[in-house]
Amino acid sequence: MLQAVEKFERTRLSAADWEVGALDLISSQGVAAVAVEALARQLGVTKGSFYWHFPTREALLKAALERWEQQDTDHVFGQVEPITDPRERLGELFRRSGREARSHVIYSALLQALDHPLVQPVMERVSQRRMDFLARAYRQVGMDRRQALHRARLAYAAYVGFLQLTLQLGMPRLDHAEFEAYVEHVIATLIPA
Amino acid sequence: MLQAVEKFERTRLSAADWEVGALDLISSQGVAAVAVEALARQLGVTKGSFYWHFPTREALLKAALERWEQQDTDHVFGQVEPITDPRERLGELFRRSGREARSHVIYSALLQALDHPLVQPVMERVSQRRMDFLARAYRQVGMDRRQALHRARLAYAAYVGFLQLTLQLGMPRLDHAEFEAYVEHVIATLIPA
DNA sequence: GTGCTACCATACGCATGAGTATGGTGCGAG
DNA sequence: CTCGCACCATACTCATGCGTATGGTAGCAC
Repeated sequence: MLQAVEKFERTRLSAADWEVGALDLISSQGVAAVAVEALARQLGVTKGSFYWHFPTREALLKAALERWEQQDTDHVFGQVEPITDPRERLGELFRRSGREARSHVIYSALLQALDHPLVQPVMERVSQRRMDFLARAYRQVGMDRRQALHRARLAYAAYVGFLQLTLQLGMPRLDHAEFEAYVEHVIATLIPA
Repeated sequence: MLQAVEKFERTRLSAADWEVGALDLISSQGVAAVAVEALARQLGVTKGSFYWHFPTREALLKAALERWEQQDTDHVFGQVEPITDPRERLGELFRRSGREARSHVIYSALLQALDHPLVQPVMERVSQRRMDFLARAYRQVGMDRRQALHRARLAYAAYVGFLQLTLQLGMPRLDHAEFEAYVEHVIATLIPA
């Protein structure tokens, strides 16, 4: 009972609190919205606090991105990794990618900030890992090396574009049923029989 | 010989000059880089000039976006529209979309600025038009309405994601030959036989 | 209980970029 | 030829947001 930390019963803050706060801001308003005064207000303190924990805003971004990359590396793909059949594994991956789109909102927000020098390398690593995962699965399905790489590239591009079109653009606002049908169409098209 | 306007023999400017200058900046450094003082420097004048032609920065953005939307509406898709066979039309469209990626650099830059209230509606219209074009072609190939819409969505998402991964992210830097092979793979996968 | 230190507030400086005020100049109409 | 307007320069104001300087308080060590 040292820590009965409910939402607003703030005690002293730690660097980690600022990092998750930054990630919250990123997912809700994008990387550009991570301003130290705004973030301080949201945490119930002032900037005087911030500059004790971090030397600069860039340092906060760096730490927040490292935290996200860490917890993301095994989250999405770790869930479906135990599935042995590669076709079933890919299908479940595709279905999950849409089902809880909330989980991908940070990735989408970071896609919008690829011009930022701190964001770019992180996204490069994460995207590469994900595409490697796809390529391995496609190889297990029976594709040769080149085919698997191309299909992984295509599938991942479709994923990235889908996030862009739905989360960032308002796009067609397809309802639940139509969305399910779309995912099944994607599965039928991008996963060989 | 009234107009021997070489690159740097500047005479007086018109609003159109500012608009194309803004589009240049967008394609090279993104929407956020459209600052009036920077743009004025690039045009060889000062901001005093700008505020004669436009009441505000937003007005310039609005005009530049309208100009782009106008000249884009029939540029990309108008080229391949005369092709009668729908399969061939789609294939040529896909091939062109990668061949001169320079043409799509503005679209990609605008994708990075979907949070901007002026950019969002423009991109919504342009993207919708393009997806409609795809859906019509897929219908002519023999797909039913739902299938065609889903496939159009998928193909366009792949296009958007591809732009994001190559132009914004540094992604795999595939050389010319490998890129051609990728496009052919996409054609084989997304265009039914 | 006293003092040190971790955490935070207050009040600055300073750079950037939008927008304003005002005065100057070249060019076409008359 | 001259005059007015279209176009532009100069010199400000003002808001935002990063970073700094410095002083205050709460809680644990001893």
